[in-house]
Amino acid sequence: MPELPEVESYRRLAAKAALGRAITEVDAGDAWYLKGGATAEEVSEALVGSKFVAARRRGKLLMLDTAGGTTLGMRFGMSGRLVIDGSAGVDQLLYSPADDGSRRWERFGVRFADGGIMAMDDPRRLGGVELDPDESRLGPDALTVTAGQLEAALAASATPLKARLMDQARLAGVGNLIADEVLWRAGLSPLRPANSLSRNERLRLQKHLRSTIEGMIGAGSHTGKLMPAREVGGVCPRDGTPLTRATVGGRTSWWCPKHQQ
DNA sequence: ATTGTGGCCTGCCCGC
DNA sequence: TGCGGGCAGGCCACAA
Repeated sequence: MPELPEVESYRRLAAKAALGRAITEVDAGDAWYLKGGATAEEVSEALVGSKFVAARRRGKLLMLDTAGGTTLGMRFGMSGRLVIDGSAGVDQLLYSPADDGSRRWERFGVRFADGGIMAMDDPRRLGGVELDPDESRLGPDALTVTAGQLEAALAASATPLKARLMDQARLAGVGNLIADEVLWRAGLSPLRPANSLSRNERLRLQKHLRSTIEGMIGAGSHTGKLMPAREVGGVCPRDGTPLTRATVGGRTSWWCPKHQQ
């Protein structure tokens, strides 16, 4: 998915354009896209005749609360977008086909009484929707995590720091690109044991988490300073050192072997 | 329980 | 021009 910044853009779009509108129809024809055992009938029953009253986000999970009490949970996988009345929450997603204006990647949709539509586009179909998602499975949101919460998330585990940061149950919202960017800015190796950080290093990490994600909201997760160098032959934008590429936490990772210790 | 791995699904890009 | 391989911002089931 899009990472946290994109989902925050979707949340803002939904808050502005989806709340208070009477829902008349649900298009959940793609059964694969329904998660948590929900059926198209159950989703229709929960939404039709109701309306959304709040748009919330925790990590990369978008939640739309209905007047009836049921919450619609939306996950965007790696290529999902939210579109309301033809207006997308973000312009373009990396690693996703360009928007050609067609609706062939529409996996889920809600029609409003005024004729408008809220839809999820997801070419790769790795996202999904579910009813009443279990928020307790997610750690504190990466944008607003406190120093104490970050300490708890990293404590008592020698697993690589990057893997821990991307563990949604410990800290919600950090994906592969943001993890690399934040560690690069904080000067920390992704391989560092999570529980080996000093207090100062943790505070540095927390500061960069917030500032990096804040700066990416509206701009996109692909706008980091490290991003252009994440390629074969790429060098550190800070000191010119050839970047190291390796799999950490199951994901392709790039970092500067010189200033990230 | 925690941690790492494979796989899911689809489309694009590169090299032959 | 066609084709195979590799890759992709995520997540879940599974095994050790």
